[in-house]
Amino acid sequence: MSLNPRQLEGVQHRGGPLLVLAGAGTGKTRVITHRVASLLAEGIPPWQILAVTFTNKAAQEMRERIAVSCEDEPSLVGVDASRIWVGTFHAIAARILRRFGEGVGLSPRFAIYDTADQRSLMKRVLVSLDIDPKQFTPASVLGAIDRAKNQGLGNTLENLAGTGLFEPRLGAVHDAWKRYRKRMREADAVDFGDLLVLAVELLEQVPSEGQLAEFDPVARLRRRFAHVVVDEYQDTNPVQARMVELLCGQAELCVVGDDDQAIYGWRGADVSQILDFPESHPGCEVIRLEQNYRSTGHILACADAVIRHNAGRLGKTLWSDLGEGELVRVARLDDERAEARWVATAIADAAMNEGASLDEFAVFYRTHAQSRVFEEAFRRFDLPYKMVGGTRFFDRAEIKDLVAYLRLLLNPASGVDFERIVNRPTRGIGAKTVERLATHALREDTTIFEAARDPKAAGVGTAAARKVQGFVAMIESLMSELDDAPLDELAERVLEASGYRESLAAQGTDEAISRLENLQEFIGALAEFSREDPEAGLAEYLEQVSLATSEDDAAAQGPMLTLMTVHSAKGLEFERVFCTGMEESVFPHARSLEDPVQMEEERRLAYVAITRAKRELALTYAARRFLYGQDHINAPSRFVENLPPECIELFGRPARASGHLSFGASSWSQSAARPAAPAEPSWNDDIVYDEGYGAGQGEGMQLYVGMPIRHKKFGVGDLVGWNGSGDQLKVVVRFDGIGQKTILARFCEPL
DNA sequence: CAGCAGCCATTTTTT
DNA sequence: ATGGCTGCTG
Repeated sequence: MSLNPRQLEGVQHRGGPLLVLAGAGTGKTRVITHRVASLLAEGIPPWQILAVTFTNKAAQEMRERIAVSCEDEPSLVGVDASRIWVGTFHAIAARILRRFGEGVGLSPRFAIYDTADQRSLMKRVLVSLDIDPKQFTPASVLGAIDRAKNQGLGNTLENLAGTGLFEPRLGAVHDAWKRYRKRMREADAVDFGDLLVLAVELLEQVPSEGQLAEFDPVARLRRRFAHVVVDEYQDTNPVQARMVELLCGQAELCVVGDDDQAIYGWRGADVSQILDFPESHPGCEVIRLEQNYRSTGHILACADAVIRHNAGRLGKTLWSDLGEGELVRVARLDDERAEARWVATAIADAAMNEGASLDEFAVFYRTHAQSRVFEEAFRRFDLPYKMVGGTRFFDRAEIKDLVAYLRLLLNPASGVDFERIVNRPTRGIGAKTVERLATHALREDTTIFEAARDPKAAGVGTAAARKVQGFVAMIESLMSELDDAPLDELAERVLEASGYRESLAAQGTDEAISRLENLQEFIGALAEFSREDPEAGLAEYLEQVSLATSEDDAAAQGPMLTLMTVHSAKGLEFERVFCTGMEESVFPHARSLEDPVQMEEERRLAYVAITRAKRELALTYAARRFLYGQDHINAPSRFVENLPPECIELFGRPARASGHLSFGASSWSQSAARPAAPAEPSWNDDIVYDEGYGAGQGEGMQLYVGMPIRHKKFGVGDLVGWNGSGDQLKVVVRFDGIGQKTILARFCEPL
């Protein structure tokens, strides 16, 4: 497929700033990759090109696609595309700081603290400042600080006074920030926000003139790039935008984005960045991409119906020549479990009757809290799934422990890591002892690890001191192995020498065994990493760990359906999409209900969700939902109400007494499966999706998906579906460990 | 000092 | 419903 004229313009435009306004599914990524390939073809050296993406995954994908473009193009043979700088803002900042970080007080081995690390440090800070942790949680203070950082506000009272971020106790939070920053520097550590702020600080330090500038490495970095491309520009925050400008220098800047897909306002992103781009960049060319190659007509119509309620957009009208396609399904279910069953049934049905691969399906939800019910349903239905985000692999306690060990070996100054593992497994070094070491370190202006070398000086008792010394000796002995051992072997040594593995093995519980397995998996990943990149040290790997977003690891075995939040769906596309939890207070989220600005972001989020779908789209909502330990009765989402009636078909049982939905006289079908397709095995039209009510009676028996069924030989299983009637009624039942069986109903009994 | 029970607040989205 | 934290007990 060749590029359309507009796309071609985006690829070929040269000589000035360029803004590509690319609607969803209009081939934005193609423009970027072709643009890069075309630059290379013109003889621009790869190392003079910088491409900034929003996620690590997107960076990965871009690298691959550029590589493919290069293979296609004979003139690009021999060009080493891997020398192009491709990465997220954070990854690029980290790369710069590793190299030149001395200028802002960082060693090349600085640690990157994740959210949990930050919180534990901030908690200590707040305690030490006597700030009531009830009024100010570490999370909220860190949140405010991060927002300030993202706005590019320095840590001064004047800067912060007007923002309202730190009300009502500006002074206290300001102090907390100062102390937090001090501790971070002492630990040779940065957080995500610091990566950006410090990179900008560093780049701004460049001597502005004189011969010195010729040789200043940072100044050379600023002159290095000839072309800079930024993806998802609508989601950049002011600091990121500043970073782009600094790195860009005299280079040509091309930014790509869609104001309708700005969904990171809560993280400090500022849409006005993209809206004002033409004014702030004189001579800027603006190109609009409006032909959608992804979705069929009904889906696009729904997307447009939702997004057009927003004010203050640049306004684009997407069109497609893919035809109208299937109607968008809207299903009302009684509760969240029925919702999950409906989705699972629809997927199982399409997989069975249409030969759909599970890779084609994605299930979206607004918040992670909604994922569990789906996981349960998919397990019951034997539908393999992968979940993006959520409790991440790297968030597991045992992985964090091992990483903390490795990080401490690399950077003994890291207090958070020291405190995390000094008594893990328990080795008799309690809170009191750690406290003494910490205070002593503070007084002596040194690190806690240094203090631990001489525990008696810190007032630690004899017995405890012996244990501390034992710990220090163990760490130091491991440190001496740092250089020669491959990473995975080092990790093995840590588990061995620390007694960590032994301690878990001794517990022998399911929990402990699963932890051991996770550790093994982690070490496997380490081994693979060392194999792929033998030059890379621990620092590089930990970098990837710190910046890793999703489980890029799970090198998928067999097709799986995907389960994720709408946020993590950004930039992706799927043949068939389910948007779930379409209820007021869920999506749009309760916290956005009162604020028109936030509501517009929710609407954009809904737009993003809808436009991920290529061929099929279903939106589901539950009349009653059990969430956060409570039942909630929510009206259908306003976004559902916005959908054009002629583009949708309704499923599920209409609300009884008080109708929630005002779709007029539309007819409701009760099947998740399409009524057509009499292919084998066909699904009964009378499936009732909620227990208790409804009257799906086959010979006096009330059937519903998921109901327990007993069979003499196979035992008890779950009902998956049925067909036929009377004597010929057959039920499809899934038995644990046996699999799915189709049986004549008279040989079974319901429980 | 370690382990456990009960109490409390929390519960959007992510680099 | 879940998880983190406090305070108590062995």
